Parts: sequence; structure tokens; C-alpha cells
Amino acid sequence: MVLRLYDTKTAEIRDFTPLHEGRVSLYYCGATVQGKPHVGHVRSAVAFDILIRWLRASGYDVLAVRNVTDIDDKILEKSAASYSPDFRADQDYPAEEPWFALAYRFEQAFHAAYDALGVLRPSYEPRATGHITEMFALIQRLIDAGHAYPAPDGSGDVYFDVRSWQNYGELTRQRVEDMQDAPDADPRGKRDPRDFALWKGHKEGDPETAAWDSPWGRGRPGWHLECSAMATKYLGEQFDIHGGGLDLRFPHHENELAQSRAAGDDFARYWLHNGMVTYQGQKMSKSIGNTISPEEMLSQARPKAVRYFLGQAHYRSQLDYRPGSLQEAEAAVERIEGFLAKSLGEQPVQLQLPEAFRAAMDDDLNVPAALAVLHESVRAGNTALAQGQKTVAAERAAEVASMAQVLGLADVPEPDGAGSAEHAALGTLVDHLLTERTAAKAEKDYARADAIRDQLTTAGVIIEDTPEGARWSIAAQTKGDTHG
RNA sequence: GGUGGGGUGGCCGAGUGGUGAGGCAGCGGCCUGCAAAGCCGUAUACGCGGGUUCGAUUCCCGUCCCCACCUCCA
Repeated sequence: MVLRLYDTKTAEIRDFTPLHEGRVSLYYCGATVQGKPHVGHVRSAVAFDILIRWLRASGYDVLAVRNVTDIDDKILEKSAASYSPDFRADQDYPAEEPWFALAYRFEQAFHAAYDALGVLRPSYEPRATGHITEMFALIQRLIDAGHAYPAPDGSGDVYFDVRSWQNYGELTRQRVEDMQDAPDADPRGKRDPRDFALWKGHKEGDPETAAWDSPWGRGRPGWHLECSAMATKYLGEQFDIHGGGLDLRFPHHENELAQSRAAGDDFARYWLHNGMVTYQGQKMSKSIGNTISPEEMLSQARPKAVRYFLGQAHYRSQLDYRPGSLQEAEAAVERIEGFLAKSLGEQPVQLQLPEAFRAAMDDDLNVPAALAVLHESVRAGNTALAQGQKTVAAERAAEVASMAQVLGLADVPEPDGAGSAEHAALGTLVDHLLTERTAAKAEKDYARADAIRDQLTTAGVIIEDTPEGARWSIAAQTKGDTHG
């Protein structure tokens, strides 16, 4: 079996063959850290986390780079707004916060969200502001090649010359002439309205900390440039995979591709894009007010259920959230965990993956089909368990654990801390009550036994009787959805 | 106007030219002192209209609707 991936650029599923045997270089767009992460960000992170895990499970060495774009218009705007006299500070946006502090604060918020969901840290996470000199070099190459020009209006801007690059639009298969006229707020010195800024001249009022001396005057980087500069710096002028959300396809990735190719770099060999997250069919957006944050999700369900939900649809599909989604995911996760708890001896040292699972993952990461295999194994394992075939059950359990590992479900931290002192104390108390209940049952005092169980249930402790005695677990959070 | 992706049973969500993934919810049964968990069984489906075919949800044509991108967006 060979891994096949859908390449957005060619619009077809292609066999994946890395540039260098056994090694995969991957760049995927992280966040422009201008606000708190929303569900779409973490969905994307989970999607690429699964890709990375699958590549590694397939034997590849993966060098994964995810950028942090820590300077852009919005970051500066939000910071500037915090100094305004009529600024209303809240817990997300304190007053008088410098742009770099704001960016760094949100960068950490992203890390917290990723970590909570068991998203592996990339190999490296470069920041845009740390790569200004690399950007200079790239701009200079583009100017030398005749594909970029300093604005003639003295603004200090440098633009990419879209008309000079005949392949412009190749990523999204659009022709420049067919594109809707973007009434750019300020055409300034552009030769074509679609020309985009590589470098933005410093404007009065912009913070001095957000300006660098360049050969074209003081200023700051344009949006798309940092990814081209950083991807090629760390992965080479040609690398295997470039990823990101579908909404980055245009203009962000189109522009990246244009500027890198025009400068002479081969750039990415495969382009992968994950689908959007919707709320009952509509794209989540702040203006509609139909957003749900990762924080809110984590307050409604365990991280593992949130991760399951975010990863369960095919990565290219739209992922629809609606009230109840997380409860369903929670039920599915508990089914898996319940089986493992009953049957798994030791964690498998080596991954034991059913062929059907491998085939599903190799087929453009068909996670829904892979999950079907996982659940089939759970069912088969439960059947074996019911028939007393412990060896068979253990085999199925090893498979299930392996599949859960590959999908990243095994690495999601438990917020309640199963190993915490609180948990241990609770366990002592519950065990004591269960001993009493067992004694009551032995005396056929079922009223007493049920009273104990009811008491525990009320406290949120679920009791399950098994041939080996009673087991207990903490009930899933069943907080209702507060949205909609 | 341009580009791309969709419309699958109560919900989510794969997939396929012909013996109807998987999850969640429902119903019946087994198990249980009763439950819970689990197992077994079970119903409801492929937007609409044509066409190709022995046979289409799957291919073709038409049509309706939805979504995304073309402006900052994972």
C-alpha cells in the first residue's frame, strides 16, 4: 500500500512519494496570533497532527514546521485600539497592550489549546518577526527577477507584480481576469489591483517597535511573505507538503506559491487543505455570532471527546458542529475506553494496525473509514470478552490501542488528573462504598445495595458490575449546550 | 461573474455499478436480583427529472438547493 493524498494544486489524489526517501518535510500554516484560537484553528491542527502521526507510523521521519505569524495588520490594529481613550478592556483584551505582548499572549493561548487536545508540537515553530532578513533576501530576488517593484508613490511599499507572473492563479486554477474586482481599500502605487504587498512602508502612528529598516525604507512585512521565507529556510527550496485551512488557499497560498516560484524556488510538492468547521451548516464567524471556542468545548466534554469530534470527519470535509455533537463523541470515546479498560493488559510496544485501518489511512487519510475499523475491533473484542476468550480480546485491545494511538486519542491529557491526589482520595471512598454494596448484595439486601449505587450515581460516579466485581468511573460531563 | 466542494436513513458521517461502512439516538431480545456496560436482531436512505445499463445511490445530461473562496480568516 502506498499513501495517497489529495493535492489541491492538481485537484486529484496522487501517490505520495517524498523528495528524500524515508523523510517527509511538512510546512503547515498555524495562526496569525491576533486573537484567541477558535475551533477552526484546532480542527486544522488536529487534521495535520493526524497526518504527521500517520506518516510517522508509516515509517517516515517527519520534519514539521508550523509558523506563528506574529505581526500583521490586525495585531497592530487591536493593540492600537487598546490605547484608545474609549477602549473597553475585558479579560481577552486588556488596555494598553503592546502589539508584541498581545501576539505573544495569544501564541501561548494557541499552545494551550493544542496541548489540551494532544496535538504534538511541530519540529519547529518559527515566528515571522524572527525572519525579517530572510524576507529581505526574498524580496530582493523578486525585484531582481522583475516580479516585484517598490511602489512609485514613495509609500515604502513593495508589491508583487501579479501580471508579470503568468502562472499566477495556478494553485486555485483561476485566471486573473476572471477574479472579482477587489476594491482594494487603497490601490496606492499598485500596477494591478491584485498585486499584493511584500513589504509595507512604515506609516505615521505605527509603533516604532513594528518597523524594520529595509533597503526599500522602514517598514514591516506583508502578510504572505513570511511563510515563503520560513518554509524554504527550514525545509529547503523544495519540500514535500504544504498545508493549511481551505480558506488559506486563496489568496494566502496562491500568493506564497507565486512569490516563491517567481523567485526561483520549486516550493511545495503537495498542497493539502482541511475543510471548514460549520455551526449547523454555516461557517462559524464572529459577525454571525455562531462561534464556539475550544475553551467552551472543553467545558462541555472531556478533551478526548473534543479531539474525537474534531477528527472524526474526513479532513477535507466540512465539519458540522451542533448541540449534541460532543455528547455523541463522548459516547463513542467511552465505548472505546470501556473496552480497553476491560481487556487491555499492557500497552502494545509496537503498533498493531489492522490492514483495513492502514488501507483507510493510506487512502487520503480516510479517518471515518479508519474509525469504522476501530469500532469493529471494539465490537469483536467485546464479543470475545463476553465469550471468555481473553487472548482474542487482548489481541483486539492491542489493535484498538494502536489505532487510538495513531489517531492521537491516546495522547489526550485528562484534565481531571486520574493520578491526582483528589482522584486517589475519591477512589478510596468509592472503593469503601463498593465493598459495602458487595456485602449488601451477598446478603440479598438489594435495597441497601441500590441505595449505595444511587448515592454514587448522584455524585457522578458510574457503577458497572463485571465478573471481576464492580468498576467505577466518573460520569461524562452532561452540561447542556449553551449555544444556539 | 469566476473557482472549488456538496446534497446519503431520526442525527452525524464513509462508500460503492449489483450481496446496503461506522458512530450516536430508537425499538425487540439475551445477560443482570434490578440496573449499567456488553452482545444479538431490527426499521427508516442515497435532492429532483431524464438517459446509459440486465441492473445506478454510484456513470452521463439537465435541473433545484446548499456551502466555501475570489477582502482578514484554520
